[in-house]
Amino acid sequence: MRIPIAHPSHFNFPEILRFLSRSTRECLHYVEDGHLFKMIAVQEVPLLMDIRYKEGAAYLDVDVIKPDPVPMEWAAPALAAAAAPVQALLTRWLHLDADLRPFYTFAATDPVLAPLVRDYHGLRLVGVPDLFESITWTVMGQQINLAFAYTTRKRFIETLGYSVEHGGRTHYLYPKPAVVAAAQPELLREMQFSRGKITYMQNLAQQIVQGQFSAALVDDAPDFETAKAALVALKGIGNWSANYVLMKYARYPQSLPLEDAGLHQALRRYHHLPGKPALDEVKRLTAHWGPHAAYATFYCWHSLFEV
DNA sequence: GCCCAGGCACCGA
DNA sequence: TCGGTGCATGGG
Repeated sequence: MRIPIAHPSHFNFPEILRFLSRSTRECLHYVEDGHLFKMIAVQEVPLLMDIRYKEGAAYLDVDVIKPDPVPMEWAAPALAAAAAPVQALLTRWLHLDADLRPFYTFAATDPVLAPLVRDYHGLRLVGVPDLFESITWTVMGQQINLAFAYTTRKRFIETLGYSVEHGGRTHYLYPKPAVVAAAQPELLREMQFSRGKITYMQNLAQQIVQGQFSAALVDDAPDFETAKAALVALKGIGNWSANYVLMKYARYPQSLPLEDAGLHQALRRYHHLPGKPALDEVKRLTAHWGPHAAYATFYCWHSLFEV
């Protein structure tokens, strides 16, 4: 399959792979020799994507593999029907339909962002295409260091997710709401989630199972504020988490996770502040980002992985 | 040992 | 409305 990329001159696959390699505890995708592997579910059928990119091309090359031990005559129809969903998911995950020119024009005039867009030119804002995954991930990441957050996330996925062995690796699908809702809280506690986080995650899972919360509340929201209100109404979701989800899942360009420790660290470094900036100072330093806030934040985060 | 982590809800004034 | 506090635990 070939998945089209908008504005390929502003597409940097190696930099995207570098971003995707940021944690050794990642298990929802793997990067190896320029290949990106990720398992997805298309109408309940697990499919493994093998994604490559040839420098200069206007498309990604994707092989879709049926990793289960299923006879080929059964697998073929599933693969044939997968083309459109695979394209939609990859486009959404890697922001293949993005036009970075407005952001780059803006960033060129900003002393903080200008060096970042020069160094990471073509880096797309890698998203989280699943709402349940993006919300639970923000809960997991609250108030603890990122390495520990990834450790708990890995336990969560390995214990409650669906897995398939293929090519010497174990590929996982993120746990479904019904499985999380039905899990014993003690099991989640063993993964070292705090009791509060367990409550938040299971409440969300249960609300999704019972139909009280659904992606439609975010997807069909008429504007940013409405979508944000639907998220903040959930226990455990505050301004930071809502903005993270609006940035990585819903892809609102103005999303700005103001309370983010990584953002504070970047602002401190690039504005040469003596200490961690106060919230009103963060507001002041980012106010002009406007509709570029999501990309500006993402490039700031990416720059912290340099070192 | 101490302080900070990709925060948030809850509490009392 | 607002500041203080507990959460859980790893890493610097």
